[in-house]
Amino acid sequence: MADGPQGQAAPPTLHDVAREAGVSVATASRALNGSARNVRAENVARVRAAAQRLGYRPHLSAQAIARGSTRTVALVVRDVADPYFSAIAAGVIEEAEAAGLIVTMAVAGGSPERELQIVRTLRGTRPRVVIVTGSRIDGAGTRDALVEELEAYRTAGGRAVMISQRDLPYPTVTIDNAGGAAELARALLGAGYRRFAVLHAPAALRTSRERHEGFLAGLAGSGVPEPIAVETDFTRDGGYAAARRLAERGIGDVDAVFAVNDVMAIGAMTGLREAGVRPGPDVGVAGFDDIAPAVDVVPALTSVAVPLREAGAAAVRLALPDGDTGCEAGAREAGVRLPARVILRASTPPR
Amino acid sequence: MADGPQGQAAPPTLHDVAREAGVSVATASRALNGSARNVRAENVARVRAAAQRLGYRPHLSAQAIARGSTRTVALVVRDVADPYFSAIAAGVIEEAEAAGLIVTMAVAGGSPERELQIVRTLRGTRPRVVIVTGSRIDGAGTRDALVEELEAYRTAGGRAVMISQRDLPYPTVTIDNAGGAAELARALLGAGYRRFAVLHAPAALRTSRERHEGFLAGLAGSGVPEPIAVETDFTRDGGYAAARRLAERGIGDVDAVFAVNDVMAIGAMTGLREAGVRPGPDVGVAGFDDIAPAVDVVPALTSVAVPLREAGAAAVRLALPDGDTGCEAGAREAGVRLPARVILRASTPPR
DNA sequence: CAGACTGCGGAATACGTTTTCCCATCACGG
DNA sequence: CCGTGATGGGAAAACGTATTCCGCAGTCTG
Repeated sequence: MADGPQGQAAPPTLHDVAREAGVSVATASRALNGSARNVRAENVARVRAAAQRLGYRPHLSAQAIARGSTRTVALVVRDVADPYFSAIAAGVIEEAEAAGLIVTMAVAGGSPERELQIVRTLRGTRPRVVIVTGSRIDGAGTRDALVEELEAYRTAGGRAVMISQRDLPYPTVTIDNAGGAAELARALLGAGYRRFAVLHAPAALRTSRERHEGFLAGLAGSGVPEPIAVETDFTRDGGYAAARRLAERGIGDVDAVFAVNDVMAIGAMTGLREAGVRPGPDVGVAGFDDIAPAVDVVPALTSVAVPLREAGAAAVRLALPDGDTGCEAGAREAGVRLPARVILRASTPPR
Repeated sequence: MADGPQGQAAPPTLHDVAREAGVSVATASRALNGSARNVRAENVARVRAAAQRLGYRPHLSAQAIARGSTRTVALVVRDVADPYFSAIAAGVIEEAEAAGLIVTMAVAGGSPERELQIVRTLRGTRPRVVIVTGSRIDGAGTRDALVEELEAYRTAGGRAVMISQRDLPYPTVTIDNAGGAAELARALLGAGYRRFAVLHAPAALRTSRERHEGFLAGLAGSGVPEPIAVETDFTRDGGYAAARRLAERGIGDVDAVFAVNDVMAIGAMTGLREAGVRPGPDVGVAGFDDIAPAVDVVPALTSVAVPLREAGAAAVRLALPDGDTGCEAGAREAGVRLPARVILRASTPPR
């Protein structure tokens, strides 16, 4: 109270607490985080009271260095603002907090170099687990450097787990992109669609490729003509532009458009509409991910629901020791594969 | 290479690097992070090479405790999966990374108790700045405890900044909710609308209240009848339900519906449609936030654009010392207020 | 050419914890 | 009454880094 507004009072340390309680630091430490050693009940109470009075919070960095391990999980995503990643992040954070872990988050922005650099600096925080998510671009030269970095990290006792990056030698939680897309293809065939266009991103983007190939696989043997493939960006604007191009070229020979993600599909719907083609009645439209706005778009968008939040949670379960959370022993190294579920809506009426 | 797959090799420390380079730890430290002291160029090179060879990363916790300060910013949000918060988070992360800071993120889930508890444990990480965002529920009893916690944090040399929580004694970046809503009201009047309904959340939710009141203020003096107020949840489903209720009650006496955020507005649009009322032609619909899907919904949603990403970035600029990033001196304590801009779209055609 | 000063390397200390090790006290059995 | 073990407290070392302080060599000044 006596010091000015800028009073740079150092936060109380364990020494302060010990002095206030009239015991040694060792006892104070033992009292506060119940070690193997016993402390007399009276002293425990005194220390607790002193800590409370002083507003003491243990210095987590100091604990980390004394204990030799932290309680943080590091999460690398491509873009937090993207609903795909933010849903995953939500799952990670929820599960981590349940296990008493703090999560630090960094965004790689789609650049493999940036991703590598981030994993590098993150290693300095000695996290208990690092989760890297986002389908990495295939063939980028940084792959080996990334593996090397993660390997150094792992030999130091850390756990690395991937989300939807199956090609790295770590436990991975994957979404069944191919299976979901195949199922969607069959569902559309069942609804009477025959002539398809696929809006996809460059094949180097693994997620896009898997969904594209899965869709083709689902069509296989049905005798329908080869779908028209339109390559574009993995974004809303990419879908929009691709749809415009498709419409300009003439869309009379297509029944339904499958975009490899929902934001593309939604962009495509407005692209089609602006070109005078009615999504739904004129051509069916389907997406992938089942993001929240899918139900509110008109017509409501047929999509493939992907348990993103669950994927995030599963990743931290994979990383934690078996005891901490339920997790089948075998899965620890193999990883887990989450199913995707098709949801038919008004954008693909039966025909 | 000789050790098994589980080789728990401790990560190299600065001692290892120093030994490898044939210098003392002091020199190694100075060489790696260029202190005030000079080191002979040859030694710098030797140390750098050794660090590179060993794959050394400084132990950030150790640095933190030696230096007495960290390079992390702690961000508290209500829900990462919510596009509102994830956009803010994106801005925070971007700006923080530009300044070489690592951000740790925690979600409070809308519960003031949880928020308090989170700020508590976060304080243990001794972040350089803590940013808490999300309009806190007014009158929750934890307010004082939160201020006390943040105060303890600040006297320890930390910076606390708020996003859109104007009632706490810290620099705050606010969105001009009231002004934006008032401007929207005037724009709708200009487009010929006269009889309004407002879909809002409980008044304890500050953001909702500000937008609601701002809208009424914008209407003031125009002579239009008092808008019908419908209280509901601050979510998509809340908007949907409120719209259904409104339609059941008979909607003949309303021209336009203003929902205090976009997800509510979008939910309301499908609610209206399902009740046989066409959004746009039959009744105008407007939201607030201008989230991404607003353009792709049909009809495209009139909204008030809010610079969320910028708000996040501004928050970290507010927190950092004046030199680090451009930031007017006066703003440091006062905080900044970001304008909101109305965007008229097809959901409110002139009438 | 003597003395002061500069430049730079290293030993030692500090940071805030946890943990190991030692010691005092006490209860108990012989 | 003495030895023995159990119990719990405290001193000190450890964790990995930054930094202060000291000392040595070399350079400049008068």
